[in-house]
Amino acid sequence: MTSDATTRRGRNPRGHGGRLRAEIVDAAIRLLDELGDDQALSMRAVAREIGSAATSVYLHFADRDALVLAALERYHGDLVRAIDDAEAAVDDPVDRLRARIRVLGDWAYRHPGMYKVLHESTLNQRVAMPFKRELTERTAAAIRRCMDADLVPVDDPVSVMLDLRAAVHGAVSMRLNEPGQTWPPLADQIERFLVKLVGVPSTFGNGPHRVS
Amino acid sequence: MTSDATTRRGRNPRGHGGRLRAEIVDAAIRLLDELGDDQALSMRAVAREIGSAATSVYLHFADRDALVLAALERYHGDLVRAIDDAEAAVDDPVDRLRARIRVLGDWAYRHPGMYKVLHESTLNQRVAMPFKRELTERTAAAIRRCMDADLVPVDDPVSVMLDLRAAVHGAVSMRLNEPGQTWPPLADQIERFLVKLVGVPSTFGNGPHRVS
DNA sequence: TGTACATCAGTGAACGCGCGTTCACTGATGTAC
DNA sequence: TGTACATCAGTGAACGCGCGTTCACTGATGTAC
Repeated sequence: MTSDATTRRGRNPRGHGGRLRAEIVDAAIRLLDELGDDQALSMRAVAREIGSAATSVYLHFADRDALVLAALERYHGDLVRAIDDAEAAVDDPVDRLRARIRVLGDWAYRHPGMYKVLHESTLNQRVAMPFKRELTERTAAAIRRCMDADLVPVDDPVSVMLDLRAAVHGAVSMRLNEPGQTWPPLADQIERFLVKLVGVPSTFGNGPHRVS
Repeated sequence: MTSDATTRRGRNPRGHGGRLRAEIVDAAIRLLDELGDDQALSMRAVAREIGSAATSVYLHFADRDALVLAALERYHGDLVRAIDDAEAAVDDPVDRLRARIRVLGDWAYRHPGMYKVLHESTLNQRVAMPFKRELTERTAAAIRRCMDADLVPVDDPVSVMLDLRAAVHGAVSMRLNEPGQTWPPLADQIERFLVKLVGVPSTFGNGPHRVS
C-alpha cells in the first residue's frame, strides 16, 4: 500500500541476512507512522509491505514488541542525529538550544505517527526505552551551556529542561492528536516557552527578566 | 475481571432499557481506563464485564467508536463538573485558576487510561469531539478573570490558555506514559507554569514580573 | 373481563476475518577432506 | 578436483484465537377492542 511491495524479493546473499532486517525495520517505521499506535501494527502487514513471508520477520525479531522497539530505537537515533546536526550549524548557545527544540518540533510534524508511538504508546508501560535519555540529557546540556554563558538566568538545568520538554511535548502532542483544530504557529509557541520557561532574551524586546 | 460480572443480569423493566446503556458506558470507562487505548477495547469484553450478551451492546451503540465516544463524553462531563466544583470552593481569581489546573492534574492521575484515550487516542483523528471545548473555554475564562482583576499581566487569554494547557498536558502526558521514570512533583511544576506562563504572583516571592 | 396483538429488552448461534506464532521444509552457497 | 556435509536465508501451511457484526429468535409486559 505504502510502498512497492509488488517487486518480488530474491534471497539475500550469504552473510547479508541483515539486509532483510533493515528492510523490516524500515517497513515497520512506515506503517507505524501511518497507524500512530504500536498495537495496530501487525507482523503480517510488515511482511506484506516488504513482500516476504510473515515467518521471515521472526528470523530477526522474537515478537512484535521487539520489532516495534527496534523501529523506535532507530527512529530515535535518527532524530537525535538530526537535532545534533542542527545544533552544530549555529554558534550562540541560545541559538543552539533554539535549533534543538525547533528541529524536534519539525520532526514530530513530519513523522506524527512515530512521534506518537515513541511517546504515547502503551509500549512505554511494558518495556523500558533507555535510549530515550540521550535526547533529554543533551537538551539539559544545551540549557546548561546557556546558563554558563550568562545568557539565561542560572537555575537547575534539569528542572528547566523538564519544564521546557513538558511544554513543547504538550504543544506538539495536542497538535498531532487534534489536527482538525486550528492551532497558532508552533514556532511562536516554542519561542514563548524559551523566553518564559528558560529565560532566553526575547526577540520581541520585552522579555520578562534579564540575567543579573 | 474488574467487576462483579458473576451476578446474572435480569431484564430491565419496560421503559428502562436505558439502564443497560448506562451500565455499558460504565463498563467501557473501566476497561478503557485499564487499557489506555480505544482500539484495544472490544465490544465483547464490555458485554462480558457486565454479564450480558455481546449483541446487547448493539441495542444502544451502533459500533465501537460510538461506544467509546459516549464513554469519553461522560468522562469529560464528570471532569468538567469536578473542576467547576473545585473552582467554586475558593474566591480569589488566581486561586480559582490554580484550583482548576490542579484538579485537572489530579483527575488525570486517577484515571490515566481515560485521560490517554481522551487526549491521545487515534479516535481523535477519526471523529470530532466538540464537547472538549467546554473545558478550554472555561479555563480561558478563568484566566481572563485574573487579568480583569489586575492580578496577572494583561494579554490574550486564549493564547495564554493554550500555552498553559500545552505545558500542563505535556507534564501530565509524560508522567502517564512513562510511569517508570522518576518525576518531580506535578504540583510544583504546575505552579511554575502558572507563574512563568500566566504571570501569577509567585508564592515563593520571586515572581518574574508583577502587573504594572 | 378476556384476548389478540404490538412493543420492548434482550439472547444464542453463526459468519468470516486477520492475527501471532509454530513447524517442518527448501534450496543455494560455502567448507572440510 | 570432487563430493559430502553444514550453514544460511527464507518459505508455506497450519494452529487456535478473539474479534465486529448480523440474524433470527424469545419471552415478558403493555394496549386496543
